Amino acid sequence: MATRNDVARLAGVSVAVVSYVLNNKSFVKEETRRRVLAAMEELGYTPNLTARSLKTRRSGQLAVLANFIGNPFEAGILLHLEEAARRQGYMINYRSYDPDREPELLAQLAGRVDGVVLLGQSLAEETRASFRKKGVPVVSVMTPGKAGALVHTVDVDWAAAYRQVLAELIRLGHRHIAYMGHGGPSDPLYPRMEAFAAAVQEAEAAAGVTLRCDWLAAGGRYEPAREHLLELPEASGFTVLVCANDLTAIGACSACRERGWAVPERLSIVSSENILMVSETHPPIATLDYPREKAAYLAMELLVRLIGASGKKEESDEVESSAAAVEEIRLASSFIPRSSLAQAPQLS
Amino acid sequence: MATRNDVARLAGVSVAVVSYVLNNKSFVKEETRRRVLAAMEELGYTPNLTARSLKTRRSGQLAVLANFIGNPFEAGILLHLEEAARRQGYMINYRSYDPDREPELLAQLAGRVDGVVLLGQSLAEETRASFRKKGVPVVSVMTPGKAGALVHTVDVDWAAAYRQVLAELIRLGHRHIAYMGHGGPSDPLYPRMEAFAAAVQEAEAAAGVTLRCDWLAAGGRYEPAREHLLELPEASGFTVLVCANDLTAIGACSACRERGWAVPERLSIVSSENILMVSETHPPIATLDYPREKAAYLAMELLVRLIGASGKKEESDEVESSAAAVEEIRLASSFIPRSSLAQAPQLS
DNA sequence: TTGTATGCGTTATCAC
DNA sequence: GTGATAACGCATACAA
Repeated sequence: MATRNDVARLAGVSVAVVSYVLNNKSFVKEETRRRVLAAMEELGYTPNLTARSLKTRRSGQLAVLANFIGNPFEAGILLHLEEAARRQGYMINYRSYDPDREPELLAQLAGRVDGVVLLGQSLAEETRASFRKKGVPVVSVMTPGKAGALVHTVDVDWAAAYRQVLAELIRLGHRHIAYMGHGGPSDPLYPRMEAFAAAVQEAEAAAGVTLRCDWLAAGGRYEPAREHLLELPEASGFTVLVCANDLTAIGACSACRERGWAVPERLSIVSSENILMVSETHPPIATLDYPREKAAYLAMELLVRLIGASGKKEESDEVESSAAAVEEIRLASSFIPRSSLAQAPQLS
Repeated sequence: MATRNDVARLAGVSVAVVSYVLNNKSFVKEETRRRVLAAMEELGYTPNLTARSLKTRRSGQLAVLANFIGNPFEAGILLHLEEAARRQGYMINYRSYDPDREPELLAQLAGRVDGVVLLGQSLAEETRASFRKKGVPVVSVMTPGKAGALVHTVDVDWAAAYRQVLAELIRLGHRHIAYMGHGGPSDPLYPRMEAFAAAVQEAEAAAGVTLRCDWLAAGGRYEPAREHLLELPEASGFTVLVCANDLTAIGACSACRERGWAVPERLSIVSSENILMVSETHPPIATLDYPREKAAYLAMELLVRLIGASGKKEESDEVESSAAAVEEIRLASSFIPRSSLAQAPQLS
């Protein structure tokens, strides 16, 4: 609980000098510096960061608003976000985000965080505007769902990724595909589904085939996916199931076991993230690989850059200037074949 | 960026009144209150929490020092810790903890967090003392490893839990057991191993049998566990492998597949946490169930209580008074049988 | 019921 | 080189 005053008194200098020493000002006499450092040591002094924040208007803290950290995919990104933030000198304020409590959000973050990372979340336009007004930049890892405000985004280039997948599926003779993903337009998995739909069109044109697609709703978690597949009529004719995320795929895999649908003999399964888990299921699940570390680092780099910029101009333009265009960083994703994906069965 | 001054001016009152309204003081005249609220609304005012913290010496923030959030087990606890914290009005400052950077820790957390949760981590005695001196309580979820300082702890009663497991193993005819866990005395898995060793003694006495135990080092992650098992001589005679955590068990399971050791026909596997993943492997892994939500809530409750208490006395006794005894909350864990555990094979 | 004044621990701008 | 001193935005004892 020693304060800068105590240090100053003990060292026999003024408070200002203590600050100078702390901030490594070069003009302090060497002997004075030593006295001050000794005093700090003796008192176990550590500067109060709250007070510093108040004065400097920089907290060195960032908020991460996550969707569901129970999903190892998100946890992995959080892990790397924290690493990246730490290297840049920031601390992470982790919160699971609940749209119903979004109004509280601003109040709880106000003057406390220098920037915000959305992790699979959408922000209401109103909230986004408030952050903007307060000069708090927002970056999203994963494209926000339909209802969300437009913010800077880092995500996989899903259209390109799914083109790879579709080429492979077509090569293996699959013509009737099911895609299982989002639980609604505001779901962070919604954009993946849209990208898949677009990729289907392109793939048909490119390969000169016609594909049939069933769209199954799930919501990105294990249990809903499993139940959805259990309730499906036996006769659904798709030969491959593409899942928007890995938890969904694992749930689907489990349902197949319960129904006695052999994977991949009767039904192939393909997923989209590559968490550790999907290589340990039976059978291991073929999947796209989401470059989580890269995404996290790029997002953090962008955010820090924006924070620096927002500090510079400070109220330069109140309008949504065209210069403040929304950045979209798209990452490549590679496809990892595993035994859950095989030749399409010959259906009678 | 509106401040309390702006609100006061606009509402035609003094700054104090704005504070009164903000803090719901009942003595403010109803009409005045309305005027103030209207002014706040109009200006989009939100109180600066940094300034408030400086004044009240309460940040409303807690640090969570995690070991490895990539492990869904820890991520799950973090999830519930955040929920619990939020309900109590606290925010979570998540950091992955690196012993090498422990000296920085204090400086980075000083005057910034009201309490600390260790998630599978050990704190050096020196650091713990500093936190104590600053009145920042520390609670650990999971017992810290051997090298760690003694802090308040919430964890499963491992001895009791493993007694259940051992009774079951003995019933199934297993007499030669391998336990795979920690990567050293400071590993958060070390106490589990110790508890297992103690439970073995008790189980032998209770059942009137003699058990042989092999102790394998792994370190709690997937890959080391897998590699360790791959390097084991073929002739290791244990019939069941008990793993200190689930990632280890999954790695072991993978290694068994590679070596062609049938689970459970040739080797049974039992684990200790029950993350989603272990029910989806092939075969599903029998495991103890770690009550993560309960542990998180109890830890948070304890921490908040300690924060309240530390606010009360404030420098009451500088000595390590006997009243400040270290609390140890022990939770029951139930055993979940799955097909990775079966009768011991008859070895020739 | 409301206003004035002080201080929380910093940083930063001046003088000296 | 160093020392006063004014903010930063808020809470609160005390006065009115």
